[in-house]
Amino acid sequence: MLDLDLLRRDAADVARRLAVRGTSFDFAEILELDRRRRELVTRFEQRRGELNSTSKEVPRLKKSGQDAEPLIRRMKELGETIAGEERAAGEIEEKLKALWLGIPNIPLADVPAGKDEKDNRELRRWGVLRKFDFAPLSHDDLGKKLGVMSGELGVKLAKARFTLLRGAAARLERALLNFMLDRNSARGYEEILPPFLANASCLTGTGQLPKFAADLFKVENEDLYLIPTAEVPLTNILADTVLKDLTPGQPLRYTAYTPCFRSEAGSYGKDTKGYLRQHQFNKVELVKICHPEGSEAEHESLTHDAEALLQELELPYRVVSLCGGDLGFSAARTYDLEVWLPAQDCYREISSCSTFTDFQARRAGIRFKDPGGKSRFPHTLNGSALAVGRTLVAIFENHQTGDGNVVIPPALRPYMGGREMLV
RNA sequence: GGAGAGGUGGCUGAGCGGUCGAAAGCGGCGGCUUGCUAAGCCGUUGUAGGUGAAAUAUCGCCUACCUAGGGUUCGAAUCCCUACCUCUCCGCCA
Repeated sequence: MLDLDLLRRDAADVARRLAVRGTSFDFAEILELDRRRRELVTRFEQRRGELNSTSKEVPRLKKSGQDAEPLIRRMKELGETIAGEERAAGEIEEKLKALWLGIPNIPLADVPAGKDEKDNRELRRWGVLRKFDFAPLSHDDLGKKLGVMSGELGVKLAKARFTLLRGAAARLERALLNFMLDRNSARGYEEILPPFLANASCLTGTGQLPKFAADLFKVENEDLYLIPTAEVPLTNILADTVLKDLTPGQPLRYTAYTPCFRSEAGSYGKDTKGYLRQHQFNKVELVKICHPEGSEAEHESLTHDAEALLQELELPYRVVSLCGGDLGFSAARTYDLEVWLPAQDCYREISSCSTFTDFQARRAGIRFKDPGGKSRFPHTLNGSALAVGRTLVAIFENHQTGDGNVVIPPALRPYMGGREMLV
């Protein structure tokens, strides 16, 4: 949610900065609604003040034995007028809010212009791409061959885009998320185990609702949704609170493992094979809530925290800055970590590290007091560290051997009972 | 799931339908005092919106907020309904 004041002061500037996203915005209607709302509010609040003060006349009249009936009749009329105006203002406010909640965050100045992922800017690469002396199998084929990954059973038990892991793969997935949580905790993130369902208010706070309801799984007859990411519960821990002692360089940091549920509406035909795009996947998430000053540095360090995991797992990757057109609704800037997948011969997203500036904080009502006692909105950031399923995929593909086995990266061996090979 | 009780400001806790934004205590902040033991005394102490001035961090006025949303009433923290949440007992379950 943008600062409405920003819009009132210079809507043209906001529109210009939003244009980086590749869509144009017309704020005439929202500004007109805002103007009309304020006009109405001023009017009926004045009338209400009048009603309140004359209301106090009634007991006085009655006490002195006078007839209060004419006054009461007049006030009744006034009350009806006010109710009408209030209703009108409420309707306008609803329309205003609907439009307002639909405006995406303003990209930061260094976000590259562009339409889609082809326009993302590569920032750096890490690792050496392995030269195979055999044709590397896809994780999918390798998983089937080893009998540890079954799409068929996923379909049998749920539907398409669900996968069942068994044996060594199931254990590897568990090892990975333990590894990630341990490393993140060691870097100062508090480990959280949140509910895997969240209510509409939380999802509005982080920006999934109201616009992207189609991407979510909703529980029937309940105000509950399966979370699409741990970002939702983690960021909303502090919703509607005023933080004390939020100083630059001292962010609040959370990490959590959760499964993530996404309906992936509109992704038919994309990554239909294998374990890359699922309705349910495991992810370990990082969330920071920080003072607006220094939030740039927090974004960099959060990204580095995610990168550190890939490095320990010896998985080559690159970092790209998403262009305006590829940027998520709530994000002001996103760095994607893309891991190398040899069987696909390309880099694929494995982590997404974003800063939301004060966009989510305003929606979720997270505030802090500055030394002058004034209420301000902190910045929120988050990133995957990492998408566990895709990490498993990357390990399968990068660390496979010619005889159909997988080398466990040394950092992970303590989590795999010390074994060096998957099977 | 069944039966009952309850949700008041940072916390504890009062509050006959009418000067209640809300007593009191604690905590917090400011000041005074400083020798009877980090105590005593005095003062202060919410948030949001609108509006008018100062012309960004200041002040005045108005409005709203006693879980939320509706209702009754000239007027509601106070009465009614609904939702949510909490607690107790029973049942059930990991």
